Amino acid sequence: MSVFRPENPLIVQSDHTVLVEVDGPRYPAARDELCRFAELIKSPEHIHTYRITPLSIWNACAAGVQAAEIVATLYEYSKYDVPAHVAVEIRDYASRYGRLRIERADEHLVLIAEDRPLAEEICRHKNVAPLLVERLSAIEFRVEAMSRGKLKQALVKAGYPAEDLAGYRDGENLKIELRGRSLAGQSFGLRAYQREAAEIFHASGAARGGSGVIVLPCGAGKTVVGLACMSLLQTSTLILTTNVTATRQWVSEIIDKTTLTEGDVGEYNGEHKDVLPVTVATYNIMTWRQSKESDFKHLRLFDQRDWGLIIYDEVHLLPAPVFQVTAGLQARRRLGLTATLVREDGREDDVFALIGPKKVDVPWKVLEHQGWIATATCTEIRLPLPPELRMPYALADKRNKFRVASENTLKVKVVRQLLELHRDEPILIIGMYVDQIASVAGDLDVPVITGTTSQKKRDQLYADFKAGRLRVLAVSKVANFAVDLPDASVAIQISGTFGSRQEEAQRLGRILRPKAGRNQAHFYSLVSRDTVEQEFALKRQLFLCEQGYAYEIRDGVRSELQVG
DNA sequence: GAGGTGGTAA
DNA sequence: ATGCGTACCACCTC
Repeated sequence: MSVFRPENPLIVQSDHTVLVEVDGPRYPAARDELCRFAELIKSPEHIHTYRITPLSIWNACAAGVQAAEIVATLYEYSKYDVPAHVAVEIRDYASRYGRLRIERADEHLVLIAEDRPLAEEICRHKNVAPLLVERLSAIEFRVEAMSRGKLKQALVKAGYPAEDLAGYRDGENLKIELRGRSLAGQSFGLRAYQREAAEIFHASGAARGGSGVIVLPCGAGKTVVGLACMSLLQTSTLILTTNVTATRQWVSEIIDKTTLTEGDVGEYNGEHKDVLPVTVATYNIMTWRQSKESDFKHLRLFDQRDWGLIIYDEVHLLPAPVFQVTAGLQARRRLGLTATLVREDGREDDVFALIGPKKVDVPWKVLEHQGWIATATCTEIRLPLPPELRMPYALADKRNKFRVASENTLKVKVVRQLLELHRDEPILIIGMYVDQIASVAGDLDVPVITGTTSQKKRDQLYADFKAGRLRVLAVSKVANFAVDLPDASVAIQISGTFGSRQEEAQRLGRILRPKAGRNQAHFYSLVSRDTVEQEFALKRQLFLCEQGYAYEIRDGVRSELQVG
């Protein structure tokens, strides 16, 4: 006999998705439970969709949630019967977690299978087998300590994530406290979600696990969460960032908001090679070597101090070869920080294997409602190709079609209109093709920052922009991860990297820092109508749609633009 | 400027 | 359907 309990908010479907009604009284409790073991797929106004995947279940297991609790939650809040096979599969996924353990034995590691059949299965797996050096018993294999990361990676892909109980080095003790007041005298305190994120990371570090990822929207203060984790662990820390600008941002935040001083915090990059109790380095330098045959000499940094914590900034782009290189760091506690784990190549599971499970994920809209990030409107403005570009477009192959459409010369007109529309607000113009950015910026008499812009010039332009001496700034892909790019309230995207959801999210993030006054931001994406660019634009928007942002579509050039 | 890197697509 | 090597653009370190 089937049940129907209309007061309940969940509908569990046989494709492993869960629909959630947002408006009922049981919604908040159901959501709090559900988000522990399911991924939020989309969250428009009334009905949110979550999905239960092997990875989401393993993340839950790593956080100590039992399969029985998960299934019980679904029954508890479900409107209709829970499809029987969904419950079965949840138990199946969950049962795979922890059937393999990695433990320490002197200088090496031991992989221990729960039983003989599992041992046989994994030692025949083509990616796992090469990492097993010696069979110690029916269910035990010896593994080199340095293979720890690669092994976990291979086991996740094989469908049997191992529980890593080999432990971590405590690291050198370091006294570090957050200060109640910044150097400039502004009072400073952790926000509730920041404190909670750091505490979840720290609590899980005590017993098992010890490493993981914190997902927070752009502008929500990930750096501060990193500092909070450092203050909880009280240990020397190595921080990896994507570029020199981000490095310096970390250094100044640390000095500003913690009891550490300049003598405690070092930069390690092309210019400086300081190795201090807290050291901030770029990924890039870690993977640098003189030639293909040379060794990665900067990796020695990892052994130059007894680091107790390694922080991976922007962990979603921890790139594949760097995974290989940094996979040797498994004996250190690791914290990954990111705004979104989505990748177009679907390698989120590498982050799970090498950094750890996702510990915290705060949806963008939650922080928007609490006022910690600005409210944003997203507008896609479509404009036609000008007559002289229609022939080149028609003749180009798909890749060049995208470029021709992206570089639509009419875009500059719309940009001009938008600059007029938001004439009192700081504006970023963001693009992918350097030639295009230079041309648009030239027409509008606006300064440009690209990869070739010197650090000195960048600093000067950032400072002018921050101080309000400069209202409009054009930037290339450097903007994607330059953390200290000053705050703007309007972003105009004139071209982007094909269908990268990640990039779209980062760019919106550029304008989400809370604003004085209306706390309102505007994101515009300029797209050539009826071209491949329009298709890619749609794909780019998906992640933000999942987070609850709705794009309004406007007709450029023809109509007058108004503030939405 | 050279040489290497990543993300994305088809 | 999926995996793998290739092309393209831009970025970083030296």
